[in-house]
Amino acid sequence: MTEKSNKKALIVEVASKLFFEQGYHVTGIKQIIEAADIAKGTFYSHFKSKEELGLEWLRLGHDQWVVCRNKYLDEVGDDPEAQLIALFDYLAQGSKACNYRGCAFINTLAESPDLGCPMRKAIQDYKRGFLAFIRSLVDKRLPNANDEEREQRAGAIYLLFEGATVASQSFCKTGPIDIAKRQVSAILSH
Amino acid sequence: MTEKSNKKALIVEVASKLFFEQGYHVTGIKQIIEAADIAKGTFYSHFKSKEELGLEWLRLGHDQWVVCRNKYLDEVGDDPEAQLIALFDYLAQGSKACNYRGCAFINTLAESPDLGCPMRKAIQDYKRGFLAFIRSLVDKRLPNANDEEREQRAGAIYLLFEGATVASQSFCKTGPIDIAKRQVSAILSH
Amino acid sequence: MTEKSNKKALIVEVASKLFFEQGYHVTGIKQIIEAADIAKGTFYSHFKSKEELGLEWLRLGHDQWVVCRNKYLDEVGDDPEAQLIALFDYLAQGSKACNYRGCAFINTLAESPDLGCPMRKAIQDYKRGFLAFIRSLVDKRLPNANDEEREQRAGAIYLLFEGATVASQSFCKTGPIDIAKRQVSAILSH
Amino acid sequence: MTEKSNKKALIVEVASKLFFEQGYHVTGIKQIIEAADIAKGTFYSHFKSKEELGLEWLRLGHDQWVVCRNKYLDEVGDDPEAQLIALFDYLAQGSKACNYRGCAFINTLAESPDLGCPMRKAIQDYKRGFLAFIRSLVDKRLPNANDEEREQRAGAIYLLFEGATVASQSFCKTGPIDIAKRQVSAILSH
DNA sequence: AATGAATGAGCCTTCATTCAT
DNA sequence: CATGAATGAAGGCTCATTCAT
Repeated sequence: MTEKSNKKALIVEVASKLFFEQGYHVTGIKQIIEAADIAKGTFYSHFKSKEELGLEWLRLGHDQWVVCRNKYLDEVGDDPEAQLIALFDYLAQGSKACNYRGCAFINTLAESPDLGCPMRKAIQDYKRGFLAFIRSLVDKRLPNANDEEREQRAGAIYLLFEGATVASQSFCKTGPIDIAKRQVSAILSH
Repeated sequence: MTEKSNKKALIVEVASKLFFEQGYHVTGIKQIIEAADIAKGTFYSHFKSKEELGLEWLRLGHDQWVVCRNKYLDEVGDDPEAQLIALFDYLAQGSKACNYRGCAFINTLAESPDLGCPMRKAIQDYKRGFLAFIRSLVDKRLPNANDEEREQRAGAIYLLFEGATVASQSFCKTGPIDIAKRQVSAILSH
Repeated sequence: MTEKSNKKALIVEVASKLFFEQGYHVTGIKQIIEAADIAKGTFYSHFKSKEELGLEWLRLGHDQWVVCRNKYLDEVGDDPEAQLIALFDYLAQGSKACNYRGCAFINTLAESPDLGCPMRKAIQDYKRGFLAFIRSLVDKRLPNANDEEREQRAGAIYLLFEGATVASQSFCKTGPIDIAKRQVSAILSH
Repeated sequence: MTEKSNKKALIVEVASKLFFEQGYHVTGIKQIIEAADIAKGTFYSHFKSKEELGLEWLRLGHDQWVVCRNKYLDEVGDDPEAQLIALFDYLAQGSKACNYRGCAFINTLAESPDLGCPMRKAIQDYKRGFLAFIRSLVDKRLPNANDEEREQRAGAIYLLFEGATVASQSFCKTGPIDIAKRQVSAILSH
């Protein structure tokens, strides 16, 4: 929808909003095409199934989230501790913006009971990547700690992030994020 | 539920399994009545809608979870710290048993975008109650700490619990629960 | 639709007409339910799939055909040769009545390339039964002929019947049936 | 079809295989263009509709069948009786090769209920031509028989051919063709 | 209570065809 | 000639719910 009448991008854009706000299964193709104002056949000329769109949504959503997150973290400078803290500010900001719908990945996981389905595998990958990112910051912050120590702290920070995401969604408040943030500070300073 | 042919209880029992294993929206009334071997009309003579059954599932599921949890915690004695730790052992045990489908409340939250819908409100209540329960144990463990301190620690433990639940579901492993457990120890010890 | 508002029978009745006149695949569920003036869900509460209806159509169509055929043949008396000839009169009569759409089984076979699909297997059974019926009449007509002879003649008559059916459909004429009839006479009298 | 990149011939070739193996209606344009590895627009620049392709398939299929058949019959020499018999050997050979899908014309007839549709008319023409071909051989074989006799015998042989085609398709066996062949011998010998 | 037929909007997907490039 | 995006009706089927029995 930017310049060259890219309907595929429009579909992803529209669907991403609906998938996130309503959930993947609840959002039907009909609603998507009506919101995008296209014909049903147009949809299927761009995506061979709803699942393919779902995967694109997750992939693009992940990539965009990473880009925006990194830009946000870059603004606080090079300090890994500050960046880890800023991660939660970033979460708080997003939490309010997206009407407390939490994390698209966790939500979609909840809707995907099949252990081997592609969307679930994608989500696992993204989550693993995020944990690795936190670990890399922890490594920088605690260069003298041993491996076990680093894994424990990175893991704890990761869990606080996930917990804060879910809790802010549950209660429609950013309070849990503040608590997580303070706890991260404590974890990093002994 | 025992002998007087309580079909309502049977429906809830059957539906609870399916809702949890597959998700609320994905599970249809037809599947439920077939699994319970009853007629469609029978279902609607006991529940005026699928949502009413959903609420009953959440309510009963919560009550049973609380009962089982308390029984589990009682076995470790009176020590509040031990009980808080045991909370995570209880989670780990359930995690394995339920094929890593995580928390029914969080999962259902993901499927309930309407902020004011009854199921969502019920979930909020249950989560608030669980947080209060953790807070009560923290209060017992840290009788000399001030209110702010207690809220922070209880909140952090709650977030670790939620995070561990979600993460064990994401990765189909209990590793995250171990990390959370160690972190709770740290939080209560210094 | 006879007395006790039997919608299932109505569906079969309406669908049988459409399947036969148009073909199985070309006839959609939508057209069937509109012709029967019922809701889509009503259809699927009686048949779990279109194929199930298709099988019912074939089964019922076969049974009715056998009944009507036997009644027709009984009218010519006990003579097996007369009955074999009458078979072709019966075909001629039906051919005109059904607007030269030929044999529902052959037509459906043409639309069912999957060797193992249930409709195809049903068709094979019905055809085998018809061949056996012809064989039984030939046996009665030629009690002194050996097995090989009987098989050859019954087989030839069967092929003439199938050929006449297809040819009358192809040319929209009953002429081929007359030719077949004459040939059957020759076959039975040496 | 040889070197000048004749896509039209490619389309017909690919579609012929699919139409015959699967049926005309079941085979979609999408499948055809994917099998031919061309774009949708390319297809419609060569054929103004699916029906036009269908007609081309029938026409070309018929012409090729006639050519191959004549070549096959020429190998048995000039004797008309031998050629009529060989017709059934040719059928048997094709029956095995084409996985018992019978006659493309008969199959397509079953899918074409509209009495006046072009494909149906084409099929009638081809069938008429085949009957005439058989008649010409019968004329050669029985030069002294009267017109009525010749028509009856040619007609019977034609019906046996059609019947054998359909029956071999029904039962996935070539047995019926053998029976037809023997009957043709009898028809021509007395 | 219990039954299951009936409803019709909705599910995801494919259809043959058109048209701007 | 060739491309493939766009169309919208139709494909078979499931949904939660109602209602007469």
